[in-house]
Amino acid sequence: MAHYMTKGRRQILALLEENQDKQLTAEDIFVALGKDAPGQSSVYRILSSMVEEGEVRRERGADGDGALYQYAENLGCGDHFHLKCTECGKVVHLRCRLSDELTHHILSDHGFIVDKGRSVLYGRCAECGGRK
Amino acid sequence: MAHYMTKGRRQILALLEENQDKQLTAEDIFVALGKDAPGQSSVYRILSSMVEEGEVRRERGADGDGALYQYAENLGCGDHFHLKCTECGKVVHLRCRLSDELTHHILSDHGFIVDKGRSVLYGRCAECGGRK
DNA sequence: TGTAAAATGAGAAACGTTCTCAAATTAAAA
DNA sequence: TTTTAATTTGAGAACGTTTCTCATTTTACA
Repeated sequence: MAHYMTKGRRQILALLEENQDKQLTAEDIFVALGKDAPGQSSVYRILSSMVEEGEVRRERGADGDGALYQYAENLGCGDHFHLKCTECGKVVHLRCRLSDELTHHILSDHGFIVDKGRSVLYGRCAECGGRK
Repeated sequence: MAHYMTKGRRQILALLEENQDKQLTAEDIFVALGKDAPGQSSVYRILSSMVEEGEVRRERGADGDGALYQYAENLGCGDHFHLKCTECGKVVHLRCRLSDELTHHILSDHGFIVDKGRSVLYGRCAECGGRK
């Protein structure tokens, strides 16, 4: 029922763990693993299954670019928003009381339960002109 | 310097205005306009330029599906969040004090200026199981 | 009008991703 | 360990969306 722990899974998981602070595309991963990499179709398959299981977070690129993957397991990314700078791509994990208040308000007043882990707030970070 | 007001632009803008509450794909638009429609490449070109100018909002579909376009000009979509139900696709325009407070807090405490118009909060609406 | 700038259409091409299916790998039973 | 059945893999084909190319047409304005 559970999945097999294959060589490809181990390689991809290790790479993502080493790069917890970065967002990698499927191609980044394919290239980074070099000639030992699983085939492209396997990379996509493995990533998709990791996303389903919550080990990895997937974010669809702002433009038509490829999806971005990021290790998520121990980060508990499901319970907080992510801020993403549209200029430099930096991602900030937003854990704060006000965001909880907002989602509670949205639930009680709009009957809408927000999935914080899937919701990304786009904008500009301090370095890229956020603070004026 | 500005762009020309062509037949294609008028058709697409009219269609989007008539469907302010809906999100249409490029293909929806192409099909809806029937045999009078601009060519596919023109549809994409026109939509992209409308997005750049802020007349129209583009949202990348959750899965590998096509991008979604929605008229935005008079809705002032730049100054509020959007809630989107991952179940039924419904979009709610969230104009409330708490969301403003959150973005102010994010700016003052995290130096990050949020672009509400581009940020979508995903979850489930009341009808689809949001309110339990 | 005439003219220059901009937009169009048709098809080709690019892109990221999913599919197909025989062969290989895995986990667990015998 | 060997056997067995379920799962995963890889290579390449196929897919759907989007961008590109460029000769032709349309637009705006003097």
